[in-house]
Amino acid sequence: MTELPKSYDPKAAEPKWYQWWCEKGFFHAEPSKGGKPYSIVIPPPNVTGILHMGHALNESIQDVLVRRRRMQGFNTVWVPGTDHAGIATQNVVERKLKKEGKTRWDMSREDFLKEVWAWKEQYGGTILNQLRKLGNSCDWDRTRFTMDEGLSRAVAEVFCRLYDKKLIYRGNYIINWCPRCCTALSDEESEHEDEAGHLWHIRYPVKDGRKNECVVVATTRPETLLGDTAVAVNSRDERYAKLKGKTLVLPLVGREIPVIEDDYVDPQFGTGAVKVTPAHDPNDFEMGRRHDLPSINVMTDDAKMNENAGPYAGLDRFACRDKIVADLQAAGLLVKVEPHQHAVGHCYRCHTVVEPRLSPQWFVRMKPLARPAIEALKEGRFKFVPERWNKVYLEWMENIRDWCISRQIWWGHRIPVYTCEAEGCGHEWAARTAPDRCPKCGSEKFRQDPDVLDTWFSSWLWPFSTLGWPEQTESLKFYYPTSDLVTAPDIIFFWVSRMIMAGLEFMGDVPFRRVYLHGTVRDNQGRKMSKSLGNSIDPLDIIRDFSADALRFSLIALTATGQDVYISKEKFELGRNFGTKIWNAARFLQMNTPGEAPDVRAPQFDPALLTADDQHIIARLHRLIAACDEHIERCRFNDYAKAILEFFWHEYCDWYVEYAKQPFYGNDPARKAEVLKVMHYILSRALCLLHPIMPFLTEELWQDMGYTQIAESIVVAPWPKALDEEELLAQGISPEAVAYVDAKHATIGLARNLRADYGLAPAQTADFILRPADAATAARVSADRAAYLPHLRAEKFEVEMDYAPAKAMPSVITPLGTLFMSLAGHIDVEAEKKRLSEQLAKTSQELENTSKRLENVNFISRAKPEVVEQARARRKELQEKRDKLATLLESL
RNA sequence: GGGCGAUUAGCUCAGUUGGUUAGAGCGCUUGCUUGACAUGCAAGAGGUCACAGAUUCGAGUUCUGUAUCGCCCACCA
Repeated sequence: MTELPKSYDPKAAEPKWYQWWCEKGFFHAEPSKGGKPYSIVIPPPNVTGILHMGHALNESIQDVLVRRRRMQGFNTVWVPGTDHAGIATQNVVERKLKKEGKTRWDMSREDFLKEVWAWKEQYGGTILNQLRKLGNSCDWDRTRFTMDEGLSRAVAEVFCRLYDKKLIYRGNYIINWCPRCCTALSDEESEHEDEAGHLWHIRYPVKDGRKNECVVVATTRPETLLGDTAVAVNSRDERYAKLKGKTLVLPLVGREIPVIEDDYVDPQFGTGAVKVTPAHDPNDFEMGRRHDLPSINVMTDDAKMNENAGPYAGLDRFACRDKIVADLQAAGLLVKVEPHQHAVGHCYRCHTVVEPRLSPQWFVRMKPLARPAIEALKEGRFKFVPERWNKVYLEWMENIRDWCISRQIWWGHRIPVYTCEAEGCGHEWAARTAPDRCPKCGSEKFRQDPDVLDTWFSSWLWPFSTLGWPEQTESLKFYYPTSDLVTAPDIIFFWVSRMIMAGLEFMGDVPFRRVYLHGTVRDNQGRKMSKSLGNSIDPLDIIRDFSADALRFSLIALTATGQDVYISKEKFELGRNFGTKIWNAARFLQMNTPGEAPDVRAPQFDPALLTADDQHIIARLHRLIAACDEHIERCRFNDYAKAILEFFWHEYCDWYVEYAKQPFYGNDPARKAEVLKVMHYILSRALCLLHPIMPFLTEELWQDMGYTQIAESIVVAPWPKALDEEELLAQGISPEAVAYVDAKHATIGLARNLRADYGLAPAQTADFILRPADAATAARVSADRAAYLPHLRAEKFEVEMDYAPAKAMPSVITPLGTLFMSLAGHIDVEAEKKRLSEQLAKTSQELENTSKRLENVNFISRAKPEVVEQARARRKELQEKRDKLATLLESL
């Protein structure tokens, strides 16, 4: 056993143990080692990411699950990696280029990609190194990246399979377009926010109509008027019956457009007449198809007005909006402007207002993929924790829309579709590897689609692509489906749902058996932690100022299942203080252990030497083990953390360690040896239970305390097994003894209350006499008398079956019987009598005054109610004080 | 517009199938350099469990409604 320094130094211990664990290969898993598999794939952080509290919580939970399973002997793997984060990463590199005065358009696609790869090589590992600081037991040998060779092969394979099954198609549809990133986005990538906008009412004159004959339409985006190709009304709307078949003249433009009838139009909203812009609105697009209308795109890629906008060409969309409104006003065509709340889509990467826009893109047909994913949940093939996410998942799945997967950026997996450019061929095909000729005509003249795939198109394959798919590797066979997925609910649509669909489609089974969705980490005002708000707490700062263990423990202890967690820096004191407590408890034990630690592998206790207190703490340990198992199984990680704290601090330290001081400082070597055996047993097992949350501190103590006799490292130590009552009894641990100690602790607590009630200073000794409830208790307590003395701060503690006090004595009824307190023999009785008498007289006088005041009708009626209330409280207080003083005086 | 979550001590939150006296941490009050630990020990104050009904012998817990806050989803221009 190593002598422990006065305080623990996490800064030295954490890197040391982490490096050692990695060198020893404890985190590396191979199917060939056999056993039952337990697997988790990490939600891959973006390569652009830096560690934040959300990661810290997410990773800590996964590490708890993984470390416990490993200790339980499962063949455990935790696959780490990063996501190439298409748009996000491209943006980062483009910003870097901008600082150098360049844009990607100044260079070739190849050169730009070289820049991105160079950036990735330099910074892409940052987040993974930060994860190591948390103590995560990932199998780093298996680290993957969504753009590495194997995963790219998986992407191409999946694309081709879906393409060949006609589940991927290209089409011209309205998509969400980010004019800043210059790319299409999926519906999920467009974040809707309510904004205060306007509803402009615009007059559309009727062609060849009477003077001023017109239709008034309402719109929130007047600039799209330039692309209008009709005005629609509801066929049942009487007001517009006479407009049937008429033609309108588009304001400012002069183009002639028809009036159409479509039941999509709600007569109740706006004016009941809708301008139809098929190229810039999804509903209008649908109407356009129904009525065979032309689509006129009036904007460029970066949301400026294009040549179709006539005189407005070149203007930014919002500048154009202003100008159109002004021009309409000048022409007398603007009827009115109403304020209007409506949801506006924003790019999830750069927050620019998304423009709905007609554009040729690639899509995945989702309905056929969703059906099995719905069934899988209903059949219980996987489950969500907490269960309430079932509904969210099903709602989305049942209303799923096709997934726009093409992005007009360069960083990502390029769409593996080729088009033959040979004269008269034009064949289009998808290929897993770069082709050298057209499979139809043999021409070598062909081109690849310029777009890349949505970054989530590689993420949705993560649980099997990281295990080697499309190769049928041993790892894939052994570890798939994975056991648990731990993530935050904000990517349930982006990622979780799609992984389930992909798993079922390509592997024929769900990707994981259970999804635990934890809460969001917020600041103490309930705001999401974000860089821009400046309210984030950097986990690395917490690790520096406290420790990784303190960070992990605090986060887990404070997060109830699936609830959001509110964090401020002080909260991490919880974990730090607990760590210190554990350190000191171990140090105390080490200081009192002569030589090496006793055999803790499978200690056999001597029933003859085992006291009730020994039995009690061992029984409690086993209750704790059972509780830990139950809490972890049910994802109640906060209860798990708090159960250990409660046991270790308040049962082991507050009671058992205090109790152990008697044998330690006494002179019964057999007793001392037995207590040491118990304490090392308890500590070694408690460290195991705590290890998944506080890996570093527990390893440090495991080594220093010499528990390596059990296992080389606590990482691979066996997880304790809870013994039931019968098994405990076989070890000499009886429920009666345990119940007795509970009663003893309650009794000591009540005795302390008694001391405090009568104002005894801690240094003030007193005698206690117990009149036990029955003979059995009498025998038990008599044998144990000495153990009570330090807790009671007493010199004498007597047990008397028929104790009848000669005079009134302070007493309390306890689970063991009635407990009397006596000061006789501990104080100068005469002096104390005098002092108490004086105090009693003073108190009685004040009580009398207060009582009189309260009997005074004037006082009651005229004083403020709170003053009267105060007086009543004071009277009660004085009555109690007087009674106590009287009892104490009488007892002397 | 639809859905979900929250509302319990000064603050932040637990409270697992309904069951004596509703818990914890922090903060606060009082007292302690008690031979591991002041990052500690002992004692204490503090709650009409958001509101209104209903079910029940019994409700913080179940049901209905209301209010406030937060989140998610949504193609009414």
